[in-house]
Amino acid sequence: MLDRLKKDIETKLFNSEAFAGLTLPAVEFAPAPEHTKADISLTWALSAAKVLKKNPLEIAKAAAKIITEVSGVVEATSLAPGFINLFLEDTFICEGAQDRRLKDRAKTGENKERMLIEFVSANPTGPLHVASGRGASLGDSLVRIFNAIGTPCDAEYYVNDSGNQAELLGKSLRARTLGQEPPENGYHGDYLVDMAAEIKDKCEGWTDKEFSNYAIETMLKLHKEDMKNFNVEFNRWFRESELYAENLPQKALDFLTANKQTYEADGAVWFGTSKEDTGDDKDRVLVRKDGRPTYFLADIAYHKNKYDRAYTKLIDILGADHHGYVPRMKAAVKALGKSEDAFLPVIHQLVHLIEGGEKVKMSKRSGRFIMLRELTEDVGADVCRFFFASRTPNAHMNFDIDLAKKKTNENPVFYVQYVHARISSILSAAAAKGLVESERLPSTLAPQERALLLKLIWFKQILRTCAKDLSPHHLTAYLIELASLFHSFYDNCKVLDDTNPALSAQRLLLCQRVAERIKKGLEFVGVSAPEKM
RNA sequence: GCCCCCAUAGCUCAAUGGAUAGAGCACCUGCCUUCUAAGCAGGUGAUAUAGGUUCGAUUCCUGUUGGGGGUACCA
Repeated sequence: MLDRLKKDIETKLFNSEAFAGLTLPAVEFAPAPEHTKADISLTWALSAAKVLKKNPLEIAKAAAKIITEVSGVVEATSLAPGFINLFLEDTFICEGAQDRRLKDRAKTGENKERMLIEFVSANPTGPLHVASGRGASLGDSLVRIFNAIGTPCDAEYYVNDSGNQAELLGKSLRARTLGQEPPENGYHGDYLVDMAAEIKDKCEGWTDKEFSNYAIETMLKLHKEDMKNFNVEFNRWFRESELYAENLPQKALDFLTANKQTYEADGAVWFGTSKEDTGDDKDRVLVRKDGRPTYFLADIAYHKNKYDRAYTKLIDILGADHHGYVPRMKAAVKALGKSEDAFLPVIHQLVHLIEGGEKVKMSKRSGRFIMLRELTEDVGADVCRFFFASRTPNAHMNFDIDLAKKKTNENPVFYVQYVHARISSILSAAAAKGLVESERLPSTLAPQERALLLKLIWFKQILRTCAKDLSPHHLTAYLIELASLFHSFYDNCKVLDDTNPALSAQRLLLCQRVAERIKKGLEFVGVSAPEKM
């Protein structure tokens, strides 16, 4: 709906006598600030002024006059230094609120983009911890949002089931079954003690490999459960061992070598990542002195495989502790012949857990950390998901465990969910009275109704912003604002009024529209929309 | 040392380079005979610091201070 208005305005503006034939910036909408009392704000005149080298206020004045003629607009006003404010017709707002399509038209049809987001990808050497929750929240929300707005997008989890750490895990588990401490660099967490107890009777004569396999499969099963409980879905759990089964690391190496991207030194095979102008500070080893491939080579093979599976754009969601990995992967993608925008790494900063006013250190090796499962069980998946989604990825996040455990209703997620519960309650009350919703929204809008409906119109735009910024935090902010407007409406406007069945039916429709958006929005964040609270 | 991220209200978070910096929680004052008070109305309260660019800076650039992370032939 806003798209249509934008287009109408551009058409009228760019064909007008004042602006025809000029190269002009595109029109962008923003919600108008409170004090202006307007609905939509444009800074178009300010940016046009730069291009045209003219007085912005003069441009705004001329443009406002033209925009006032656009259908749906009651009036456009200009304001120093060059703002244009739009006042919309109530009918336009109602029509907009009724338009529930989310798919970006520009992206349907001939658009062939296929996106793959890889996230979490934690080693199956221990339980998932809280930091994985942040990546999971971020990745899952983005997948849902991209699909909703018309960009096909899949979710994938990379399982490192090969290599040193897998071996070490097997050795650690064997040691535990013998009542011994794990090897020096092994895994000391209690979970292996528990696992050892479970297999005590059947593990006699197992090889290290069998111990390793058992431990990995068991951990992987737990990871899958954790993700399910966290409302996170993956299209595929891709195993590193699948790469080796098809000899893909070797093939990737051959590909790079054929393109003269590799060299030998000190008995190892190297990739010149630092020469690629990607910011890497040194070259990286692909094949060790002893002939074994590195993790990096396998990962190059994995990314090549993703492209070979016809994905056009890859998003990797990584924790800040892996940010140093990005330059070399960018270099690799370039060496694979892909453009820069075919690989988008998203780094999310670490989650700091605070308990008793102190930071809780997390360490996978020591086994002293807070598990995602623990947190989910304590505060609920809804609260966790909403909390993680609310923060922009590249900022640190503090998670106060005491607060989360004791006073969970301090979390804004309840404020949003409550809207859905309230509306559900109204809907069932209406059903009990035999009242059916109207086909149209109220013709004359109370201020609270108007503000609420106007907010609904922005929904699609918010999703696009999330997609552009690769973060769902705009959405949670929006949902809180929408919730606030509904609660205000609820207090001022009685929905079910026996003396006015027509208005009741219209407001019933309004409630349905709000509930739909709240539910949809929460769904993108991976949060439930309860009917009762 | 070098590289990356961050600093906004008492707390947790917002703000495509725009207008008088918004919310939730906490605190203070009112509001349940009425569709759920997990709510509403009102109040208190913030851009670490010094410069620069700009018509306009919380936002971009530089310095300073403070915090987090990274710097493997580990994954």
